[in-house]
Amino acid sequence: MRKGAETRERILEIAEASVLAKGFGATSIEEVIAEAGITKSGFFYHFKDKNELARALMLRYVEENDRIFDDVFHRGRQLSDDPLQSFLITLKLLAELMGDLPNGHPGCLIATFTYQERLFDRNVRDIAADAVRSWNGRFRDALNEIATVYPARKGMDLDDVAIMFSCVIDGGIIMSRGLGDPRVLGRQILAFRSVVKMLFAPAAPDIMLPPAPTAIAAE
Amino acid sequence: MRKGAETRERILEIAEASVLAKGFGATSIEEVIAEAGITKSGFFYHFKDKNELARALMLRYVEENDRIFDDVFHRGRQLSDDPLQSFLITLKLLAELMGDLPNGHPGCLIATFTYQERLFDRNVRDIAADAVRSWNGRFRDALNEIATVYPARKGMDLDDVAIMFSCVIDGGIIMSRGLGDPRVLGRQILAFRSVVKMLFAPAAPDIMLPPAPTAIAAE
DNA sequence: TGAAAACCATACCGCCGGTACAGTAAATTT
DNA sequence: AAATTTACTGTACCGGCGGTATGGTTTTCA
Repeated sequence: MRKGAETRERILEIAEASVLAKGFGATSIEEVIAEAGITKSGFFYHFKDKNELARALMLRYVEENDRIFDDVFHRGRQLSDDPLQSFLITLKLLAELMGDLPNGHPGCLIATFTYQERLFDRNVRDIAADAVRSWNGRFRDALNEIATVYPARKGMDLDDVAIMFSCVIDGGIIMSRGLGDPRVLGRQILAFRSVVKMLFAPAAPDIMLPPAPTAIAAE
Repeated sequence: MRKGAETRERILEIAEASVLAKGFGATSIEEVIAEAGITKSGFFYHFKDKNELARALMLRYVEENDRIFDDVFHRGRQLSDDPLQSFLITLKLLAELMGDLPNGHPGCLIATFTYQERLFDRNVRDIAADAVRSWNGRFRDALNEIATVYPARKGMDLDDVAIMFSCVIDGGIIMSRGLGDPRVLGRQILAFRSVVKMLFAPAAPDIMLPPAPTAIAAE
C-alpha cells in the first residue's frame, strides 16, 4: 500500500535529523512519533525495534548517496571526454552541492554510526563499511583512469588519495559544524580538487617542461 | 585531596571510552560507576550532572591534545631549522603516533560531540570550537612560515590546507574505524604530508633546485 | 584530633525502550 | 459490495536509567 510507505518515509526523515543532531542513542522514539503524529504502536508496526530503524536509516542514506554520486559522476563525464577534466568537474559539482546548503550539510550518517558502533549489530556496520568501500572505489577508479593519461606524481598512492577524499568530506562536515561555518565543507572539497590538479598537472615552468617525470627535490 | 582526583580521573577515562564507543547519549552513568567500582552518589559528588561530565571530558581531551601537539611541533623544530622539513618531521611523528596504535585511534571526542551537539550547552561547544580553531591556527602558522622560504603553489589557500589537515585526521579516524583497518589513519596523515611536499616543492626541472638547506632527518 | 573531603546506602520520580494485545479505519482485492 | 489486508490507535505494563534528595560513614590531611 501507498500510505504505509509515506509514513515510514516520514519516520525515517525525522529520525535521521534527530540522529544527526543528537546521536542514535539519544534519539528517543517518543520524540520521533510525536513529531510524526503517530503512536508508538504505529512506529513498531514499521520497525520491529530500534536496531531495525538504524538499519533502515543506513540503507536509505547509502542509496541516496549512491544516487548523488551516480549523478555527479555522470554529469562530469558528460561535460568532458578528458578523465582529469571530468573528475575536476565532478568535484566542483560536489563542492556546490554540499557546500551551498543554507544550513550546512546535515551530516554523514556513517560518521555518526562509526562513533556509536557498539549500538549496532554487524549487519548495519557491514552496510556502512561496504558503502564506504564502494565510494572509495569510485574515486580510485576515476584517479586510475586519469593516471592512464596524465602521469601522476610519485610519492602518493592513488588508493590513499581516493580515501583522502572521503576523509575530506567527513572531516569537512565535522569542521563546518564544529566551527559553525557551513562554507568550510565546500572549500575543503575545492581544496582537494586543487590537490588532484597538482597531482596530475605539475606546475612546472611553463616554458621548458621536462619530458622526464618528477623531481628529487623533497625526497 | 589526592584520592578524589584519582577517582575523578578514573571516571573520566571510563566515560571517554564509552562515549567514543557508543556516543554520549548512550553512555549510561550506571555502567560507568559499575566499571569504576563506585556508587551513584560517588559519581554525583564529582560531577553535578551529565553535562558537567561532558564538559570535563572535553577539557581533558583538549588539554591532552594540546600537549601532544606541543610535543610533536617542538620535536619537529628541534630536528630541523628549515620550516618545511620540521613540519614534515612533525607530520611523520604524528603519523607514527596516531597510526601505530594497536587497536586503532580511540577516536576524536570533538567529532563525536559535534555529531551530538544538541546534547551539550554552548559552553561545551565553545570549548571544542576554540580548540579546533587553535589547532588549525597552529597548522596555518607552520604553513605560513614555510611559505616565507618556499613559494607555495598557486591555487591553494593555506588556511584551507591547514583545515584540511584537521579534516584528514578526523576523517582518517572515521575511515579507520568504519573500514576496520587501523592503518588508514597513519597512511592518510602521510598522504597529507605528501600534499604539503607537493605544495612547496614543485616537481619542476630537477637541476636548478633547491635553494634552501634540507634536513635529512625526516626521510 | 578535628574538620574537610570522599565517598556509601537508600529511596524515590519520571522518562524511555520495548512488549503484548485488543480494536479499528482505510485501502485494496475479489 | 464483501472480504481481506494494511496501517494503524489505545491501553496497560515492565525494567532500566538519569537525576534528586537526604543522611550517614570512612578517609585524608592540616
